[in-house]
Amino acid sequence: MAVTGRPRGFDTDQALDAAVDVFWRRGYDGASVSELTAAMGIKPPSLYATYGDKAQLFQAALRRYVERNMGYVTDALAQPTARGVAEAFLTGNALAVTMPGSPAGCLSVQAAVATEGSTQLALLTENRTRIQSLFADRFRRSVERGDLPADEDPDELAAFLITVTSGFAIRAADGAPREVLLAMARRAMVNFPGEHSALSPTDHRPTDPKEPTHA
Amino acid sequence: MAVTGRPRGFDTDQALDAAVDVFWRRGYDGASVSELTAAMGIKPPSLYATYGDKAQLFQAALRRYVERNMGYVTDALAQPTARGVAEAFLTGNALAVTMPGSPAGCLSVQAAVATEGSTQLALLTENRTRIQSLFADRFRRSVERGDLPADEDPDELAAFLITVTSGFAIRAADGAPREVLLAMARRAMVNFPGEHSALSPTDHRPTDPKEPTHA
DNA sequence: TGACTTATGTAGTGATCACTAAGAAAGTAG
DNA sequence: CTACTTTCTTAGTGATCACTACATAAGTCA
Repeated sequence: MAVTGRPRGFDTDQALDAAVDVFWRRGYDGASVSELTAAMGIKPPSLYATYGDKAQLFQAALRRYVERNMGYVTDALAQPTARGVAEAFLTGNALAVTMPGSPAGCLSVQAAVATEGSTQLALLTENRTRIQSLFADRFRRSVERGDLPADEDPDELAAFLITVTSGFAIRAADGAPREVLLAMARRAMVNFPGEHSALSPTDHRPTDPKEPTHA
Repeated sequence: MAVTGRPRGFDTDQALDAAVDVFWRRGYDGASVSELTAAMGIKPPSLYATYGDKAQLFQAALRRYVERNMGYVTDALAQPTARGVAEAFLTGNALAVTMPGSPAGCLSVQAAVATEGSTQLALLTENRTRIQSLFADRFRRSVERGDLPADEDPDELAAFLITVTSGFAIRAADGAPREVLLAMARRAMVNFPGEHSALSPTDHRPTDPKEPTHA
């Protein structure tokens, strides 16, 4: 890019990783520029010259976080059956929000809380909504292929998954251990339509075939 | 108590309600003292003389919030069956976090802004943990009475409920409508052990925000 | 070499943060 | 009335916020 001028004295990707970590632990408002620059190993002018401002740095950090820490979403969407999709998503999320060496919880949830009226809140809500629609589309295809019963609502199933994983993020930040979240992932899967896999240890109880409460 | 001196020029409970609203919408760190005093209709010295400091005001606001907006917890715990407890809790929470006239979501979740290492974060985590243990104890009694299968883990069931409602809070703050959360409450109940009740799926409880619900 | 370009460190900017000193205001008690 | 107590308003405190002006450092190119 710049063929001339003083070369940059730090690695932009490495610094962005440090910013991700700070935003992850502290949220958007909680992460001060001085804390960010300290973690990134640079001074404020370098931050602003490279990334724009705090909001743009956060957006870059969020993109990088999605790339590096939410790969389980793509993996889940690629599963062959709707149940497999849901199972992989819940399990992958439970693992991701309790990953040793990373802050507990999810950057997207941690940073969103308590910033009403902020542009960043809209960004994060949009991120969750986008992921939810990816799952809804995936489940719609499953209905078309007969992989899901026709009376199941793909949007409701997707909303259920996003809601459960949002709860995982909160509970992980509260300190819930990984095995507790995994147990809840299994429990949440009990009522998910489709063939139950042989791995589910909560299948010792007969599950009612159909949702009995519907208007 | 003060029989002498200049009388206080504002209503402390009314001002506290205004503080609850600000903390609910903005979180702990996001709520500035100037925004709080503006909403409460008082000046900073009155705030500090009456409530101590911002942290103590928040704690008082949290207590008041629990009293006035989490009565559904007490109501749920009083239900005769374990399933009824879970059903009332999920439904009550779904209604509470989407109450017209109140901020969407839950103060306890919204305020837990990623202030890692903050005393307020510990307070809120503790609040959730305490509620979870109330449900766990309730389910333990159900197991003893045969109301729940003996192979069900009361702690896991309680954790499941808290996780789902934590997700409700996030999704409500994202703008999820009430009926979507109620649908997910019904779905989450499908895998809850016990006899399925003839629950009417649309519980038309009045949406009066002034309902006094403390035990 | 010296002109040019870009990045860097120093040292701030005004705004806002939580919080408070000081004294006037408003009540009761004698 | 004067004393006393408490709350009020005014006007700040130092600290930190996101952000930047400015000069210098460090590279390329003639």
